[in-house]
Amino acid sequence: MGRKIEIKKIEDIIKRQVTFSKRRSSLLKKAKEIAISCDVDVLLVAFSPANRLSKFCSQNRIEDILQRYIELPIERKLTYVN
Amino acid sequence: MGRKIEIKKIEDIIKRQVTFSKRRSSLLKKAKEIAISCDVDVLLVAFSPANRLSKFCSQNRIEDILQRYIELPIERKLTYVN
DNA sequence: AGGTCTATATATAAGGG
DNA sequence: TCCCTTATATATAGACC
Repeated sequence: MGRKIEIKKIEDIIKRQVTFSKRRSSLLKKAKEIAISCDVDVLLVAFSPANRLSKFCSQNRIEDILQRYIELPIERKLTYVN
Repeated sequence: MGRKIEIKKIEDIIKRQVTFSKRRSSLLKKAKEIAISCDVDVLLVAFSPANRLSKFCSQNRIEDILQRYIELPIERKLTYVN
């Protein structure tokens, strides 16, 4: 997107914040779109290094989604995708 | 993207699943990119209507991020963006 | 469910206000 | 920080395998 960049930590704090602001809104939009189009509940949380809750999104209340997650059997929780 | 569409629930289940699969991988990629570029921890959870945990992503363990969320004071949790 | 292709829509880096 | 512009990179709908 735009000029080609390598995905790595942006060291300049100003540029990093600008990029975060832009990408956050796009990510949020995409999360909303998939939630609506595909009829799924989506939760999105971002924590800054200072442990500040930057943003989240869900169709319903975040606590309901968290509760559903917490109640899942462990073997279904552990499908990591990192 | 591709042919223009309106964002609403895709009624055809086959098309809905195909779209979910495509958009899920893109969303996951974007979440990973913002996590790296902007040095934030990101959590992404999607629940299907059948309450199945479809996917999630985080830099660290999801439980650590959830725990941080749970420990936040309530007034900081309630910055809804829906 | 996964993979490929193509045309088109969207996202976004860089820069300026 | 937010709002624009422009050039370019990426995402994706539809079709097919």
